[in-house]
Amino acid sequence: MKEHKSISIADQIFEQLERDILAGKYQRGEALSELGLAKQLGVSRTPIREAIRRLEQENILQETGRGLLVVGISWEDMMDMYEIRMQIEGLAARRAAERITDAELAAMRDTLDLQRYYVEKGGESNSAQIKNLDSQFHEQLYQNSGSKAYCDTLLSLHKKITKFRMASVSKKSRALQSLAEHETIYQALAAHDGEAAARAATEHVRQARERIRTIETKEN
Amino acid sequence: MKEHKSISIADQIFEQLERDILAGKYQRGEALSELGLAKQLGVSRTPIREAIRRLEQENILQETGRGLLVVGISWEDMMDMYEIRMQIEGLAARRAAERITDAELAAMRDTLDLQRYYVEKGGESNSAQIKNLDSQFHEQLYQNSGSKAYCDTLLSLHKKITKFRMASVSKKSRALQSLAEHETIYQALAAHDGEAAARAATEHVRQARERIRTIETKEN
DNA sequence: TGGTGTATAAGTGTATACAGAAATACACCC
DNA sequence: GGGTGTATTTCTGTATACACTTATACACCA
Repeated sequence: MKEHKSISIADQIFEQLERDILAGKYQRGEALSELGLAKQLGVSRTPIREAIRRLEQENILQETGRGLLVVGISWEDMMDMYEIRMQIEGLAARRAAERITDAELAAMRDTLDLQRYYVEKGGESNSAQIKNLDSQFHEQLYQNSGSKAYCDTLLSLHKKITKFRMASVSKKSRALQSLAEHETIYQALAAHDGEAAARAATEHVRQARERIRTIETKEN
Repeated sequence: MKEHKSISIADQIFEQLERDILAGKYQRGEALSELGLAKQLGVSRTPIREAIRRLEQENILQETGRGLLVVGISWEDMMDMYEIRMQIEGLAARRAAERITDAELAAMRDTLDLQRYYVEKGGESNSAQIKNLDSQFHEQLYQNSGSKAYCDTLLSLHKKITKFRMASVSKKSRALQSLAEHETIYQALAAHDGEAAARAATEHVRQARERIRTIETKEN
C-alpha cells in the first residue's frame, strides 16, 4: 500500500542515520563530519547534507559550525515522550471515536486481527512484523483523529519511541497484553464512545511505558 | 544573547519560506519548484533544497515527485495545536515550578517586566517587540521544564502558532490580559506550586486560543 | 477527428568544484 | 623552552554540471 516513489539516497541515509542515532549507535555528543559520512557511505555530500538538515529539524542532530554533534534522545527524554503521548493520544482517540467511519473501523480491525495472528503464532522471526502492525494500529488511530496537528505530533513522538535503542524486546506475554489493550481501544472506537476511547488510549500508553520501564530497570 | 553563527543563506531561506507559508502567502496546494524558487531568490538550488527538506520534515511542505506542494496549516490545525498546547504546556509548567532556580526565575521576571514596559507604553511600533517578549516568556518556561521532549514539542507548536497568518493583532486590552496571565504563571513558578502553575499555564493557552478565535470569527 | 509516438521541456537527484573559515600543526624566533 | 606567526589541513556553504525521469506539446497517421 505504501507509496514507493523511488526512495532517494538522501531518504535512505536519513532513515539510516535516524535509526542509528536513536538506537544509540552513536554516542551522545559524538562528532560527525559530512565528508566522513559521505566516504563511509560511499556517496557525495549532497544527499548527506539533506539528511542532516532533516535530522537537525528533528533535534536529534545539531550543527556546531564545525562538524555535527549527535544529540539523540536519552532515557528520560523517552519517558517524557510517553508522558506527552498519554495526554495527546487520549485526546486523539476521543476524536477518532466521534468521527470514525465503518471502513476505517474495518481497516483497524484487520490490523488487529493480523497482529493477533502473528502474536499467537509466536516466534522471534515475526517480531518485526508484529512491531510494524503495532505501529500501524497507532498510525491508523492518529489518522482517524482527523486532525493534522494531532497526527503530526503523535507520529513524530511515536517514531522516535519505537526506534529508541531498538526498544521493546518482544515477549509473548507482553505482546498479548498490548494486543488486549488495542482491543479495548478498538471496542471503544467501534462504540463511538469518546470517553472510553480516551481512557483506553491513555491507559495503553501508560502501560506501554511501564513495560519499557520494567525492562530497562532490569537491565541496569 | 542569541548565537549568531553567520546565518547561512539556507537558513534564511528556510525562515522566509516557513514564515511565508505559515502566514498564508502561498495557497494550500500551490505548487512550487526548486528552480523557480532559486531564480526568484537569486541563489542556487543547493540552499533551496536544504530549506525544503527542513520544511518537509515540519510537514508544511510536501514532495510530489515532480514539484513541491504547499501544505501549510489550516485554521482547524491551529485550533488543534492550541488544544495540544493546553495539555502539554500545563505539564511543562508543573515541572518548571518544581525545579526552577532563582536565577531562572529572575530571568523570567526580567522578560515579564520588559514586556509590561512596552505594553503600557503602547504604540503599534512596539508590537513586534511585545510579541518577541511574549514568545521569550514561553520559551523560558519550556526551557525551565528541564525536559527536552517537552521543550522540543512545545517550541515546534508555539513557533507555528505565532507565525500563523501573522497572527494576533495586538490590542492593548488583550495584551494586558495576556500579561496578567503570564504574571499568574510566574507567581506560581516562584511559589514552586506545581498544581497552580499547571492550571495557570493551561488556562493561559485556553484564553489565548479564545482571543484568537474571537478575532477570526469577527473577520469571517 | 482522434489516437499515437516522438521530441522537447521542465524538474528532481547526485556529484563535484571552488571559496572561505577555522582549527591544527609546525617551524622559527626570543 | 615557550610563545607566536604562518602554512596546511579540514571543515562547511554555495554554485554548477550532468544524468534521468516524466509531463507535455506537436506532428503524423489511421
